[in-house]
Amino acid sequence: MGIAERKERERLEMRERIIQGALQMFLEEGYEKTSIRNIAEKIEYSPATIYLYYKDKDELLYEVQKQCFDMLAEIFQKEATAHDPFTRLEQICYTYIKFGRENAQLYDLMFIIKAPMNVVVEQKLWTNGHDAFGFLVHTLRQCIEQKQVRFKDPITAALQVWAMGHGLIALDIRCRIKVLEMTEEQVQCTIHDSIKEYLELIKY
Amino acid sequence: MGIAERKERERLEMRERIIQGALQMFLEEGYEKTSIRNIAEKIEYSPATIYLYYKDKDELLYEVQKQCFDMLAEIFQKEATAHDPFTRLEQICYTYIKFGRENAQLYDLMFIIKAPMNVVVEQKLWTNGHDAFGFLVHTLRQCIEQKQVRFKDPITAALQVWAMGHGLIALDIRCRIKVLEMTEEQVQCTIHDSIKEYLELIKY
DNA sequence: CAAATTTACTAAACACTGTTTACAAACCAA
DNA sequence: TTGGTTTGTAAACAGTGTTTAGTAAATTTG
Repeated sequence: MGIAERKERERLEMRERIIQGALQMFLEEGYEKTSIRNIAEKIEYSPATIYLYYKDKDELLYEVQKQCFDMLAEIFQKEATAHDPFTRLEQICYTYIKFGRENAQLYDLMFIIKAPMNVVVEQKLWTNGHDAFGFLVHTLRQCIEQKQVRFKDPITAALQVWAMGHGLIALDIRCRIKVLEMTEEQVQCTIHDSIKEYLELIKY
Repeated sequence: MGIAERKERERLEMRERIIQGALQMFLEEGYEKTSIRNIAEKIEYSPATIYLYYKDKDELLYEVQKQCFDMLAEIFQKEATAHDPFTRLEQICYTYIKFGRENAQLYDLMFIIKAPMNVVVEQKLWTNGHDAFGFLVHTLRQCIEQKQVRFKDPITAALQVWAMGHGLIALDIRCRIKVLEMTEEQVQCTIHDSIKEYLELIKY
């Protein structure tokens, strides 16, 4: 009875098609213009069809977010390869900043907008960001073991490093950095310097 | 001819009434449920009337944001009074974190959502955040002069401190901190520890 | 004071949004 | 082939920001 398998396969293909349409909309127009109707039009189906495959928009965005985190994990794996833990930490930070600035729309979905987190309630936990954060924690644990950083607890350390990176990117993406009254290049430079200075600060 | 003056006064009163209605909606329901229609209903006017006093929603939100920044500045003035610059820096940080966690909806409008920044384009600069940021820069300049912190440039320093604080609050408000798999109290504690540890880090 | 004009306001519409419902067509099993 | 399930959609509902046309009150003018 191969029909059930084929149907299941077709179902997954459709889910994938919807995700890719949504991802494309996000990349091209940003999250504000990514409506169910736009996604439906992009994949040449009616809006109602999307609701046969996803409970609501939040659930769809959650899956798109998962896709984005897979991309980030892949980039980390490619860019943060140093054997020395602290060097790897530096690679992680700069890669993160670069990813955020080059993929502002995706960064929005991953770390700023509330929507995809609505599916994560009560007991259910957020697994999308797990791998990337785990990689950071692991690297910081090695840094601590080898006494390369002024931290004691790898989790607290990871949160602090992450918050610093996210803070800089988020303030930039959401234009609050305009308070500095700088040109685009100056801002980019200042953000880079801030991370660099911070890494110097935590180094033993 | 006092009529013109009275009309101008009435106009300002109406603008104020709209802002207060919007602010109330923000405080009670958050920005997602703050629609022009809701604000209009709250102040007992038709939605169209709001457009006689504000060009669009972004312009209104910008004014509400200004009000929020005035509130923050007032709180800073009340809470960060220490004569010693570094102590004052600590007060600023803890006050900022406290404000963010206690007024998540306002924090959203001030630092996270894009809308109010749309009115700030090209030449026009963002004055809402000027005072609060200036206060931080001023404090850090004094810290640097008295060699209390491991920073050279007060602007870069201010950006870094701000980014750290904002990063922690933003990740919390937008639920990304769920990756830590902690209880609400643990999160609150970890955020506080992170700031504390960071302040230790930058102290000479 | 009465007429003309300007001002202040709103009902209704437009073009969107996420989502649901009722229905049609395709597919599969008997 | 009949009957039932699956798959997809048009249309509607309730909401959004915003604009337009029109009304009623306030003000100025003759």
